[in-house]
Amino acid sequence: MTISEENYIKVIYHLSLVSPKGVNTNAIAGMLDTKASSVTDMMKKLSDKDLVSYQKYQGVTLTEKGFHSAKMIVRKHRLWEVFLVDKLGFSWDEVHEIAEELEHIKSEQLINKLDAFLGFPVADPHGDPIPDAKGVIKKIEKQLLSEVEINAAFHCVGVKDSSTDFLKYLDKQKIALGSVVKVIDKEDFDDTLTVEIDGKRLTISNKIANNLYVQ
Amino acid sequence: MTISEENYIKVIYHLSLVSPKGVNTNAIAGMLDTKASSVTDMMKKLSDKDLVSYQKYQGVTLTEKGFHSAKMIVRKHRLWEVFLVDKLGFSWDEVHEIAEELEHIKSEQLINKLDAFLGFPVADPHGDPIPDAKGVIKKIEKQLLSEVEINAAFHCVGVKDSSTDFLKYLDKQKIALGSVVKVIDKEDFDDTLTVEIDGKRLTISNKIANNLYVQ
DNA sequence: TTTTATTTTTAGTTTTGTCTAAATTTAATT
DNA sequence: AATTAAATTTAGACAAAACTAAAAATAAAA
Ligand SMILES: [Mn+2]
Ligand SMILES: [Mn+2]
Ligand SMILES: [Mn+2]
Ligand SMILES: [Mn+2]
Repeated sequence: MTISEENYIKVIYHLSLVSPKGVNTNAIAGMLDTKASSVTDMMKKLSDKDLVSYQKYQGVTLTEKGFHSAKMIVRKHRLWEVFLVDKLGFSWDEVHEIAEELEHIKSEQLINKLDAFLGFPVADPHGDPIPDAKGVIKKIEKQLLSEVEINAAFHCVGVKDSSTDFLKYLDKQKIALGSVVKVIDKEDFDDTLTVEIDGKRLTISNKIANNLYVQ
Repeated sequence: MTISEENYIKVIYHLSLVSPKGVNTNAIAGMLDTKASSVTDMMKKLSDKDLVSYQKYQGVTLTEKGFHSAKMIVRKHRLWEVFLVDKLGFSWDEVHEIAEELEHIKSEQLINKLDAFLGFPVADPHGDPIPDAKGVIKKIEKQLLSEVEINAAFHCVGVKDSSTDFLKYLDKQKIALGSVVKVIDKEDFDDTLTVEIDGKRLTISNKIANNLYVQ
């Protein structure tokens, strides 16, 4: 697979978690910042390689083969992110772009040795699960902070939005994976939350609570 | 720079250490396993970008800019090789191919953090020097074992040929960087050497001695 | 159920990096 | 110095991956 083909397969994988019946051409184009016509061309190529099943106008789904390839790319992406944060000292908002390149390095032996070197982590720095060498993903139990009952204690286990802006906001508020959160109060009008994070009171918007996973 | 351009620049760098007056089109084609006509095309492109100076039929040399780029690619290649051997436990004959891909990862911050993580190594697993962040190469004093006086003690510091075959041969003979070598006798007829390596007697051909650096 | 809007595909180009075959230049031999 | 050989460059073609503009199919609205 070329780097371009891998990027398409990975995007289809992510989109198909939300639309399992078939991923739209425009959705793929949007994610890859390319044009719909380019996507159509690539779908034909991936279909010829038996990585996706594709019928004109009907959207696209991954084949078994494509699904497995996708998980291997995601595995590489997330393991490299762990490496960058845990070993090289990058912060969690800096690693995505670099992992976007590293995920395309070919050697399977490399990624398995990296996995061992990192101690077989189950999640990346953003709390997303890391497929094992066979492609098995250990599901992480989690809820959005916005959907959690009041006055129970949770801890942060992941982010839904991993944009730099959101991650920097969390850094500023000293919210990290592992932080203990308790919802003290919820404003009826706009769902603004009053929370206690690691013992400190904080007011956060619904948009924030909607992008933070807790357990 | 594209990956292809980087591969050309690196090859020109290596060849120009041997032919500083100008690197031949065919030599480049041979190293990259491509055709002379492709090389000519690329030389025009690199010349337009001011990475090489090129005049038809006269061979090619790196500009200051090209020279610096080349050293940064070599730096990345060799640092990744150190990582693969020291941290992931690859053997020295397995790393070249993987480093060939890793050397093209873009981030400068990544490579400087990797350098620090590895403890600022001065040489790669094959004894080749690693340019620092500014491109400065600390020259490693070394001689070929074939050119060394009899009965003096040296230690191995590098290999000239780093092909799998040669490295595997050295592994088999338990010769590694750091091993102590003394030439006991040299056969006049074919320059075969009798050596003592880490205390053990061994007979080695001139071809071997010609590819092993000692200090 | 027409009509309109949106989505998707097709057709035709472009750029990058490669190739083959032919032409040209330089180097080596008679 | 003329001829032959080798190295290099040009010309023209191709595949991959993108694009624009136009056509076709599907979905939404009237
Ligand atoms: Mn990528
Ligand atoms: Mn991540
Ligand atoms: Mn390379
Ligand atoms: Mn090396």
